[in-house]
Amino acid sequence: MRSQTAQQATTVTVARRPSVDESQLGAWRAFIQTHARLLHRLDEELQAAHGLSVAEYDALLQLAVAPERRLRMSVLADRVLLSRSGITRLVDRLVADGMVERSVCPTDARGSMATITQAGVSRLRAASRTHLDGVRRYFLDAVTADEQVVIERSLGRVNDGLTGSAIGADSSCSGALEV
Amino acid sequence: MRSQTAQQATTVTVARRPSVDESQLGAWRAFIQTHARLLHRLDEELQAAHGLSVAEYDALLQLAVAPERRLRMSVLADRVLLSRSGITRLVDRLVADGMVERSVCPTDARGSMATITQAGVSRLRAASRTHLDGVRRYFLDAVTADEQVVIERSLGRVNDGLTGSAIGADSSCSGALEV
DNA sequence: CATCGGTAGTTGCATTGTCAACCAATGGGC
DNA sequence: GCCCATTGGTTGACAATGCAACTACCGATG
Repeated sequence: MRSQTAQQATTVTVARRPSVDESQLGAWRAFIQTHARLLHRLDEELQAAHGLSVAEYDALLQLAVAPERRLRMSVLADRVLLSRSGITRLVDRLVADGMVERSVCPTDARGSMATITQAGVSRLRAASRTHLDGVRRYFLDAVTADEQVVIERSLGRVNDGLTGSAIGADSSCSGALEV
Repeated sequence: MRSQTAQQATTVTVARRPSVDESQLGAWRAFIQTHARLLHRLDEELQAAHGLSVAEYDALLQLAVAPERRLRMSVLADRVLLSRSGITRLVDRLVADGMVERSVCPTDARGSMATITQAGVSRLRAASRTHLDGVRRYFLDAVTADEQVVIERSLGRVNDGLTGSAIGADSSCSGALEV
């Protein structure tokens, strides 16, 4: 009864329009799993070395590279892929830590802006070494230039397929670092 | 003063061992961003259609394809990339919903096992259509076979670099579906 | 220039996940 | 056979996030 049941488990095929063939899923699995493990690792290292989560790092980065080092809350939310409430709270934390300041938007009194402070910039600058170093060691060093091109193009296409159209080019997701 | 400050923002380079060149980050950004958006979308669709999160789906899947349709808690935790406490709670929810049953491990009284129920299998089977369909539409359809090969190989290499060694091959991360 | 539909951001609540402390059971050394 | 360091799992306290409801404000329209 034991292995019979087990047998059954792998036998009773899903049948109804397989839609996806098992053999096609290799890339998908690699994508999911690698992302999970890698991000976890990077977060760990960044947290240990600088007490920042990757989300916080990313927010600081987006502010740092923005004109005047400040951004409307909603824009920031879009860039770091967080909900409006999520960004409110994340910025709260950064403000509490002295890395960001809030101010009212001059052209629209409803809106507020987050501005990265000098302390924030320093912290970011320090953290960026750790983070980019991790990206390089784990990701860039393991992927050839040719492969990187393929990844960028193909995943970019996936991304575009999700967002109706071209936001893809913009956001720098924990990326660029000239602060 | 405006654009001057802005100018500064993009000028004061990180300098200290750039480590990573800006132009190299395209693949990295595509990777991060596409993952975030895509997973969000898939989770949304799965939740709407079947009231399951991707994590729950994955756990059910892992159980369904396991011998005897059951797994030790710790093994399950590894497969779905969750902490021990995380898996305890996830299984709690599935048990509450009648999709999983707990039993004591016969060979080690400390351990417990999670077994997927028939109801769980049905639910999973239904959900798998939605999920795999999403994977196909958003991911597989947008990535050519050649590109998939490259992705699997290169990201697999990244993954291996993270886990000391070769677990990579195993776990099926929201993937295979023969239930 | 008063009104009103739509937008920006914050807050309450629920969900989900982690870490650390804990209990129970194992199994190797004596 | 009896310890005790180790392991498997659960639980409590807490952090991070999303959604929905709310407030304040904008700006077009009459």
